Amino acid sequence: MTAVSTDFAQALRDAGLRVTQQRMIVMSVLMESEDHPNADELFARTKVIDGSVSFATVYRTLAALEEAGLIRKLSFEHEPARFEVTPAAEHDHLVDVDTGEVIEIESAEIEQLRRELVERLGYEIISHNTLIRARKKPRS
Amino acid sequence: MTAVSTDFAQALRDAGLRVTQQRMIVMSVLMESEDHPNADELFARTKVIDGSVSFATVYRTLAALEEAGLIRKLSFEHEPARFEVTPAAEHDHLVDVDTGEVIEIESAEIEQLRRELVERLGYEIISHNTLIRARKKPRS
DNA sequence: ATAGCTGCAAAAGTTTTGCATTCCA
DNA sequence: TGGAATGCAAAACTTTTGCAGCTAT
Repeated sequence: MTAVSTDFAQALRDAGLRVTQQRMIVMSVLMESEDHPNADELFARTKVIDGSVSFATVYRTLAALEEAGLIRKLSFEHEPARFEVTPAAEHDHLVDVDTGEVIEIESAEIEQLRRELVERLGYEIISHNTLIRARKKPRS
Repeated sequence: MTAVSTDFAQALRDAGLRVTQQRMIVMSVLMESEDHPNADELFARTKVIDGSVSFATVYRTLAALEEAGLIRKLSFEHEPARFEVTPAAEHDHLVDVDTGEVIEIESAEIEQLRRELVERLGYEIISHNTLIRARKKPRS
């Protein structure tokens, strides 16, 4: 029997962090989220499970988890930062400017080109983040 | 005799905005900037030229110019938004995580793939913004 | 003349932090 | 036990806004 693929506790320990109730809750809430919640929303969802988790802890937890590479922070414009668990494969985000909906898109081909381009400049990619603002095309 | 390629005043009028001293100063300062300054830095550089330009006006001008499509707002993480004059060709930004240096990179090939990918989803790109965090490779 | 801009200062909104207390290792 | 993490509340920061006066058109 192998362990579950996402063992929060172990991931925290591996990162040299303590396994606290608060971190487990915040992380599980984020993993269950289909959308990309911001700190405020995470706090609200967390409070339902455990009303004692403070706002400061949500922020501190997010900072710690991001530092550890377990989650990712997404900086959009005109709105507070959102978060997502670090995806297995890198992907870009398409924002529908009319509805605000966020769609995840991915292209191995683009990834490859980007990696080559960056390497030619003498760098290696640590992570990347693409935000595409788009509008639904009127069907022709 | 043709007009200079970058006629601020005309661009403002075309956008239905008034040509004010403050806007001219902010816009010229941004155009002269080799880097990607944030509002605070723009305010500082602007103050050297005209000490009467207020912080509020810098923000309001940036918002107006962005709305008009003359400049672009870049949302980085852990720091205030930066600005650049709208580039002729779209380009991505590579941030050296060790030095904070921002390098502009571009690839027509990636642009093309991205556009196709998005179109296949039924969208058309309004603008996009890519942030690549990278580290200089040790020379082998 | 007048709608649009600006300056000033105050407010709003997001994120961080000091400190005493609690808790994991 | 001892350092790390938390809760609370206050502070720090970035960005926005109300309002009276100014200015480009």
